[in-house]
Amino acid sequence: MLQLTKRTEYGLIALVAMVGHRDRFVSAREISERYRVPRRLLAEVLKDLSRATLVESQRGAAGGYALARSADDISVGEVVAALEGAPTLSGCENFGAAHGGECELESDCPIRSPLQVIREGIWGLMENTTLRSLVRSTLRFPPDTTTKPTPSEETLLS
Amino acid sequence: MLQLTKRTEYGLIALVAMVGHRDRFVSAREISERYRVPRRLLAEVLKDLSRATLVESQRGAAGGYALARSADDISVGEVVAALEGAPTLSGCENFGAAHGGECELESDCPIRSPLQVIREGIWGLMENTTLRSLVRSTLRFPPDTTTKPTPSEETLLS
DNA sequence: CCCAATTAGCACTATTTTGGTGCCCATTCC
DNA sequence: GGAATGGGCACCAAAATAGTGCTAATTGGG
Repeated sequence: MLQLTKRTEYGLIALVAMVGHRDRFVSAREISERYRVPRRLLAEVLKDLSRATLVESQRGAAGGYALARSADDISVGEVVAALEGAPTLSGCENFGAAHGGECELESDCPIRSPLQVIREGIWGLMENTTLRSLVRSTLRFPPDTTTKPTPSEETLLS
Repeated sequence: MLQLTKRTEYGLIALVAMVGHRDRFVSAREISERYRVPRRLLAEVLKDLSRATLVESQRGAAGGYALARSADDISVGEVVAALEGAPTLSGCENFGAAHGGECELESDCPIRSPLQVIREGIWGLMENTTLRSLVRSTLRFPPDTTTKPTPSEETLLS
């Protein structure tokens, strides 16, 4: 019901946690224990994020995940797209798809498109929200008083 | 997956249809036939809209539904809230609720709240989108060149 | 060189949400 | 009285979501 999934929630939690550890690889276990998230499910999510090249993975004993780019260059939209699939954004998606093919009832389209308008609005909002801005608002800092990373970011993962 | 439900889609279709018929009651049958929407389901939706006092209903032979207020005073947010329930917007909703009660892991809250931030953004967007603005964008009119209702609104429901 | 920790891949189950329907009653107009 | 309409309740089916099991492949450290 117009809600982000648990997968996305877990993904964002993990990503935010990584923001404070740009230097090293953070394991799924760490995150799952720290934030009480189902380990296996989190692992699935991280794999998806890895496939989407939002994070880099390192196997083996001291392995884990790390952000593939700066937190400023990762949008919430990308995360959502990677974890729940990009919302259908083409014209007449629902109707056209359901009736196999082109939009036969041209006069109906103008009524269906309101959904489109709203969806695009939501999508635009998420594309313009960066991972870093999430961290900032999370820590309840005033909007960008300084340009260097917030100090407390380093302590997010215990 | 962060998508409006069919219920909401149908509800918006119905409401938009009513915008062009402020004078009379539009029956569920009319709308369902005109826009190829499952009649019974549409009826459920309209009942919900009625309970939420977004539309007024009239029983009997010439009965139907009509907007309870001006299209300018009905927000998409209200419609969504009426049809899929208002998105949980309180602090720590997921976590707190799942573990029965107050947010015991205070240090986790800052991580969960990013979801909050996004959700509030989406919600704000929908609250600021009126039914009329939907009709306008739908009909592809330039933003408010004239203040009187668009002429074509009258022809929306055949 | 082996062991423990970790990611990768695949398949599968359970629960919840969503979409949709059936049936009967109450109201209203003709 | 009959036809058309909304109101209420229960119910079913399909899809999405949440979560788990198991088995490889990789890697660092003793």
